[in-house]
Amino acid sequence: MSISSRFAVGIHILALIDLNKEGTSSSEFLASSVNTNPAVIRKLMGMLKKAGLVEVHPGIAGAKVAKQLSEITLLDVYKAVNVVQDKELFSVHDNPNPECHVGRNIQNTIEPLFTAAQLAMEKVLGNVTLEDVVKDIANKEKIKC
Amino acid sequence: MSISSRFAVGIHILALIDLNKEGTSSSEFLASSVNTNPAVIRKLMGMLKKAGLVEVHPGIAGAKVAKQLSEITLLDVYKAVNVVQDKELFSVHDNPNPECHVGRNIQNTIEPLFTAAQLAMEKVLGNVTLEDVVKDIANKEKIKC
DNA sequence: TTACCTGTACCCATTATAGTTACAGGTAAC
DNA sequence: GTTACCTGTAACTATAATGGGTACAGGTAA
Repeated sequence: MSISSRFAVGIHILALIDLNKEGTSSSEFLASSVNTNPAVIRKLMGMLKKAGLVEVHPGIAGAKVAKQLSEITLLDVYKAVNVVQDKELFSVHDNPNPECHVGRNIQNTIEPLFTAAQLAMEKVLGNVTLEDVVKDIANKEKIKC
Repeated sequence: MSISSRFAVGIHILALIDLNKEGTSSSEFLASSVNTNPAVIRKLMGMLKKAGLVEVHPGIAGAKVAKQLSEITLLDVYKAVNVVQDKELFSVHDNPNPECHVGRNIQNTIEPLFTAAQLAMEKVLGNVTLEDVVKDIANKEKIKC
């Protein structure tokens, strides 16, 4: 099991749109950097747009980031691209036997534990901004190039 | 996306085997509490056995927990049932364009962030033992019954 | 020998992902 | 207004994971 790479691609796209401020970030341009199909990018852009993270307009080439990068956390992207639902990172079997001590209580016992674990993970994502990501990329470029 | 319910079922099974100390926990018995097929339980038991969490023997009905419940954390079960690989809770697209500033750095930039988030989640699981789970179930029974 | 159990090897339906093609409809430049 | 190019979406595909189901080999004990 793995969380969909849509999340990683979403981060990639937003960072790229920002670093390409002077150029035009069409879906084809973004797709060539991610190495996928433009339609895949457009679907993703629809989600990012819905979440208020990017500005795109039908018929007009190019997307822009709708906020300061320092105001967008990885958690915002994660929620935007809809890879994991609230309280549903873990799944619990749904018809345990109600005639058994364990069966009739396991769901209520486990759920808060699972939710706590998920929240801890999401909190870490909430502490990193896209600005951090872009700065890290910029640093690596200076060293390597 | 959701982490396989094998994890929840694994917790269920271990708690039940312990609470049923005086009875015989055959795969059929366990399956009837989880409400699934005995073969599903046996596959899971194989993983728990491999991880040293249960004792089962071919031909002999009944399983036993191999350690004190207070010495088994949810993280142990999680690792035993193999629902998420190390550093692979999140997936990253694998062929970004190396000719792009973002494409050639995104993987190295993102991976440590994803790993940190995963570890935060796993740490929470490591702080809860099966004893906690069983006690919680016992408490609920006293209240409800 | 019989009855029952575990351990596995298959097989199946369902679902999610990621990718692809195709096209409707918006926009701007000519 | 026509052309060229873009976004937004629908429909379809291959692939893989999950959860479940059947079947049977092989171990154990009465």
